[in-house]
Amino acid sequence: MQYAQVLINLPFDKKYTYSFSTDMRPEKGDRVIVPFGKKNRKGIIINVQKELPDGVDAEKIKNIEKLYPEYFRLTEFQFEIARRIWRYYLSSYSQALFTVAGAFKPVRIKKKKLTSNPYTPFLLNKEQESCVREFNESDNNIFLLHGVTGSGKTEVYFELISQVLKNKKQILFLLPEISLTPQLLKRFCDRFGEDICVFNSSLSNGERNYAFKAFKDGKVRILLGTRSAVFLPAQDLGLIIIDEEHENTFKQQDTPCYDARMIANWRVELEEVRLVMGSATPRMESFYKARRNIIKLLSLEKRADNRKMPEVNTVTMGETDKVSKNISRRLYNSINESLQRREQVLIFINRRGYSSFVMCQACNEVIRCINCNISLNYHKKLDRLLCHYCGYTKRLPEACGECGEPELKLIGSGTEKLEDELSKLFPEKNIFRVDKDTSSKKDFYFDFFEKMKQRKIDILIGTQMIGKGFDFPYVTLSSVLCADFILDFPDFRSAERTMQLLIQVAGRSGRGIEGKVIIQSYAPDHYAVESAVRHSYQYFYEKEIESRKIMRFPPFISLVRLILRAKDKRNLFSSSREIVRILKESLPAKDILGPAEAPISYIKGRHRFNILLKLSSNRKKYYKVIRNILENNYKGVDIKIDVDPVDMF
DNA sequence: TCCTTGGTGATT
DNA sequence: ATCACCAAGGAG
Ligand SMILES: [Zn+2]
Ligand SMILES: [Zn+2]
Repeated sequence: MQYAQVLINLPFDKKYTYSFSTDMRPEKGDRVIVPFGKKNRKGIIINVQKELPDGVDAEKIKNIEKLYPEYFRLTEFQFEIARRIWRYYLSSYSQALFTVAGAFKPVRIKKKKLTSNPYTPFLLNKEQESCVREFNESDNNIFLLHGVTGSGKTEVYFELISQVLKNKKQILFLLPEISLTPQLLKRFCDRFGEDICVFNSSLSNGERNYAFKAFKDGKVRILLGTRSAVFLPAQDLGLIIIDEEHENTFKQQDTPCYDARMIANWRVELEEVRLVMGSATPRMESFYKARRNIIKLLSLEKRADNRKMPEVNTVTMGETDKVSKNISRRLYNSINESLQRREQVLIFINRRGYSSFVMCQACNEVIRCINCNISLNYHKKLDRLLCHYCGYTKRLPEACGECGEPELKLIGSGTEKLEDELSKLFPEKNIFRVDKDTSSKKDFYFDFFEKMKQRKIDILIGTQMIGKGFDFPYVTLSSVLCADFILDFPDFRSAERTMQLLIQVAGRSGRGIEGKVIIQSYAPDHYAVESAVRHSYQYFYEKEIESRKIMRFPPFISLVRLILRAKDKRNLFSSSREIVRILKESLPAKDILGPAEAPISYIKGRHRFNILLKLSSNRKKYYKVIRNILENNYKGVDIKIDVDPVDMF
């Protein structure tokens, strides 16, 4: 008789023992479906043995229900990555292992068809060439490619990729969002033919399985994927590229809160791989490492093809003349100029929906979500109020719930409101909106790119997603309507995030034809705004790094955030105090921040508290205390651990 | 008395 | 995580 010890995807690490039918040959690393409690669950075999393990009742043992095909068997490499996640990100080992293994269903593989129109590659310019040369000559295996927007980072990537292909090795290319895939995939196919595969959550189960197997077997040499693709095993990996490395989407928000950029670093240690991270606005952490030669800096300081950087102007809101609620006279005139030349305009606004809150005219009461401590947003298209944190929705009430006043004001503008404003100002122009509400439709991005390319869109408005690395040559004006909104966030990275947004949005303008940028701001003198005006990332970096040093924030220390959640606020408060008391017993008080109410103190019916730990040295000491706390049981309180958090919400 | 709610324990 | 079980407490 043989027994398989199986881990189930649970927040604790207990091995369960199963038997199996004689025609099955399961081995360590095999993925299985097993009966567990009332229903079947996914499992991973961590051991197969002849003896029944101690303390297991032979009567209770059930048979493995289903064995995944052999190509899904986890490799030693995958086990090692899981071990590192478990240790570094403080999750359970089984959560780490399941994260590395990925979500697959044992269905028939299905190949996705691709088409390509091959062309002769362009010659690199001097700067691009010297990046490639420095890459080849460096002893370092990790690189930061810092290139201004429009400097042709992709051309450098392509040259590095073609070198790796000549050596018959594989390439893993990560990008922050699915929405960037279609545009880039086309460029990849045209350059490298059909030796390429996509891996992200838009694939069907069969297509995912094909991509997994093909890359693992070395049948496909280039893989283009999002965050979770960083775990894909390869036959012979030569290069990992992380494009737009500053994007927070590389960090997973639920347990284990891993960072794909960290996993890629680990792969450099484990495999014979080099890593290139590219951005016009790198994370402070990355640039700091580059400055200290821990990683090698490659720079592109000019736009490709002698194209000029767009001229950036600021408009001081509150002092300036406006043509409508969100549009200054200056911006209006510039939009007109671009449109008269039949060019395109791109406008960024931070919120979706119509208005961000509804306030009573008489008593100033704001309508809030019943599950969250946050105002409800009004969506005109739905004609309903909507919570952006939990999805709660209700009709706009006839009158104020507090005082009965029938007049309610809509305050704070979103994409829908801006769409309204612009269609009144430019009634005969085509205005197109991109946000979470419009982009959920299938093939949305495909249609959107086609329309942009064929200039069927005159004014493009959108949230975060329009600032992310798109290349639209006819955009000659880009604008941020309110540059300051992030600056008010209670987060030490708010200035960095503002700088990144402004430089990225500015970077969408003037990529084909000379263009300009207008930033509307209440604080145009802030160094984050100033850095965008000067097109100088370094200007920002020098100022920000000083403040990080003085304030003891990354990159000078590491952070671990404990997020405590509970239904009962009193209980949460006393548990938080108790946890901080335990922390203070073995850690210096200056390294413990909190407990503090989270910026959004109540989400989905749970109150939230944050405790922030600053780890300067001796990581082990801190981890030991945290592990101890996780082993205690604070009833009714859920503790989530976020190592190297990218936000504080 | 019936029914909802919260805490506890087990899952192989 | 998920589910069953049991005890407690409130409405009828
Ligand atoms: Zn009122
Ligand atoms: Zn809500």
